[in-house]
Amino acid sequence: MPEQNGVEVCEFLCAHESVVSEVRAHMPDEDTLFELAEFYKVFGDSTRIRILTVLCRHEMCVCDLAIILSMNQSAISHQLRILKQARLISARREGKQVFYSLADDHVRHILDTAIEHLAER
Amino acid sequence: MPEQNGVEVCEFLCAHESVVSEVRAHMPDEDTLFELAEFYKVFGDSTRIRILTVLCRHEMCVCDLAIILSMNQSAISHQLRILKQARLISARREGKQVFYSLADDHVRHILDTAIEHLAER
DNA sequence: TAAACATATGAGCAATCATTCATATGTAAA
DNA sequence: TTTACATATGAATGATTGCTCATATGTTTA
Repeated sequence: MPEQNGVEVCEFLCAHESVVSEVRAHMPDEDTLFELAEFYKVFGDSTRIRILTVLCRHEMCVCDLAIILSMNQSAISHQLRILKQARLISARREGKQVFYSLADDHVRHILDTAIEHLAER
Repeated sequence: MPEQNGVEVCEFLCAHESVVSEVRAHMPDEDTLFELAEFYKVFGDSTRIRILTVLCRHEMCVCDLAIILSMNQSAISHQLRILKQARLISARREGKQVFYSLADDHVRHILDTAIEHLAER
């Protein structure tokens, strides 16, 4: 590109103006796309994926999750907080323990969709 | 937890052994879960999400993408490489320009699923 | 009420990553 | 075969993030 600072130069040289303006007109708003990325970011960590996979099968207390994933309790708790803030899981206290489970079946579906996609490659 | 280094202590105190072993027996292998997380990681960035959203609508050369997203060419190229390595997009050269497009409709479906989920909250 | 247990959380650190800058590669026109 | 254009890429950098450690909070039992 002739100039790095500023896209104007390129705009007049190679832009396909009709396509650009057509696409621009139909772009979802920035906030939606940002949220979407944030949403995926939560799935983009193998510890969290493993937690979700476990919870797909059974509700689970923090301690059991730590055992199953061979990680310490603190690390698990931190990740559970992120998953909970993203409303992917919910918590239920029973005495000293807190049991976590999937927030809804939608999460299961989202995971299944991706697994399917990977399998097809 | 009485001890942070080593999960053994907790295992004998609070583990729900039958659930733990049942879940352990059905866990997908580590590699699959790692791949799954890596796959989501690609979607977990708003620049890449914006690129995919544009390509959902129309194939596009690098320069036009830079204009639409108001980013410089280099940044776009770097992200395109990541999307291509993840096989989410494919490239087609036409003279000096390279046109990128969605690799397949599965990508569209994956994005739609997440958008739906976010809308339902 | 004190002690033990289960979980949550703040601070610090190491690793990862998105962007920028400079420059290389590939293609077409002069 | 220069020159200009379009894209790709390596290195550097600032920001983000996952984990650890220490400790706080919440709950039950003695």
